[in-house]
Amino acid sequence: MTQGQAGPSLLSMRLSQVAPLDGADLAALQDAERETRVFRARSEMVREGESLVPRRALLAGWACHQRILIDGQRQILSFLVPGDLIGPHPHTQAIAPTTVLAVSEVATCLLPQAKPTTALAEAYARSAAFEHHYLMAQVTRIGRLDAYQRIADWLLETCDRLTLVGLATPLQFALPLTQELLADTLGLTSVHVNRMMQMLRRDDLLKSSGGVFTFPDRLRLERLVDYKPVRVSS
Amino acid sequence: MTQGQAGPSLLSMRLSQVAPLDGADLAALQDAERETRVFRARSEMVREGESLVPRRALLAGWACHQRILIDGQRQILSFLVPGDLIGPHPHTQAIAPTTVLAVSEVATCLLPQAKPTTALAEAYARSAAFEHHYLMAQVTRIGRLDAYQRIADWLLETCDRLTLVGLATPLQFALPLTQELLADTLGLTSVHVNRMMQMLRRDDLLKSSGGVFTFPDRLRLERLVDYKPVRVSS
DNA sequence: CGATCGTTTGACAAGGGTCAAAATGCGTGG
DNA sequence: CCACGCATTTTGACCCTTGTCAAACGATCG
Repeated sequence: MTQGQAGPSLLSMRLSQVAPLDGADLAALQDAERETRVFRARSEMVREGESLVPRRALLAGWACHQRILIDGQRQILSFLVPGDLIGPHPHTQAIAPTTVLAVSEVATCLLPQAKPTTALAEAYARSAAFEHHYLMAQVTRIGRLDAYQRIADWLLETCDRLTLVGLATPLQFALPLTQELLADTLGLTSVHVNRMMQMLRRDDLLKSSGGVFTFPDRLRLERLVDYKPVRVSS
Repeated sequence: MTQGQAGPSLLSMRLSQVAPLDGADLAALQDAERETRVFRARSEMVREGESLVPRRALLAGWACHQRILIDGQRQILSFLVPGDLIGPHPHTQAIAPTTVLAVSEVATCLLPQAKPTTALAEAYARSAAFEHHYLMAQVTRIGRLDAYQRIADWLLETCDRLTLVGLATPLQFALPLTQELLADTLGLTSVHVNRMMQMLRRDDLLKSSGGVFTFPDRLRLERLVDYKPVRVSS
């Protein structure tokens, strides 16, 4: 599960979609992926307030940024899927703004240092911009969409993110998350997430079996929530 | 209203709290503030998708990042107060992720370019980290707090942000926003914001008159929402 | 084959939304 | 200084979405 397949490495693939990398960058990334560190499911990969250096990237499995409130409630801020960088904004002495939790078993590698003004640095900066975008989408989602739309919108975004790294097609993807995780992401209860997903299925906007989800009519789903894919540069 | 007073400039003050700037940086910032551009209240300072370069900073007045949904609903993602930088993540060819709206009359200035690895660049990076933090707090707020707590939490955060630039004390600040703006920020309706603010006053957690708000018992308010001030570096 | 975790169902409660109107405040012009 | 018009705040009645609680059901694993 933590083994990358041969061929262009995951990080190279992901980051060169974001900015045009040169051979040295690609080699450095490919090199970095050789030495992985694995985290067990449910382990805390980074604790809130810890140092964020050295930086790592996610190679396999799912993780999330989460925050726990005093009353025990949890808010998941975002998920990390393979190819994502762990922790935004690498400034000196940066500290983790949240706990990073491994949702499944997870493999990570160290991220090569990027010299300023190189293409790699640019790729990192754009990745941060992507993360920022996803957070803003998250605010809009839970601030202004109802439960039905929240789920639809989130599923579309997640499918697109997975597609970016070749783990999905625009119409189908595997989702190894419980409805409770979804609920804690979308500001709902798991009971209500369950009800709304049933409704999406009843409305023929979603099919699922064995953790694999399919959009029978993606266009209709997109119109339902006015879905727009993320763009961070011209 | 758009005139800065004499003494250390707003940007110098704000950014040197974030990272230790040297004389050249301070001079450059002070210099930049000389040439301001004013926007009328309710004008769009940046439109979604436009280029984000050259970068600007807010010197006076309030602005916000907002998104409008197809059905006309609005979500405000964050507010900009004097001293804030406009637009996060300055990578090359960055485009604006949202519309920036002047809430009141507003004055801006151009932001001096920072050479990589300088203290100024570090200050910009940390400012971006702050913005990221505020967005995450916003997600937690609307995802997991009820209306009463959302307002309390947001007021505390906003007071602290204003205090950072000398526009408030920890116990008192001026808020030139309508309850509708607040509602569009917190994922509520203006009617409900109104009801909850009355309740905060009834509970002696908030006083207001003429747009100036006071916390009669800040500690109790903070405990109510488990409020934690933002930190981005060690 | 129990134990455990996740999904599903149902009855009921409550927080917050909707709609409409009244009250209040405030800038403008007479 | 007053009167008007507009924006904003406030109020009330009613409804709907979502949460709560509890139990049943289903899968997976030692």
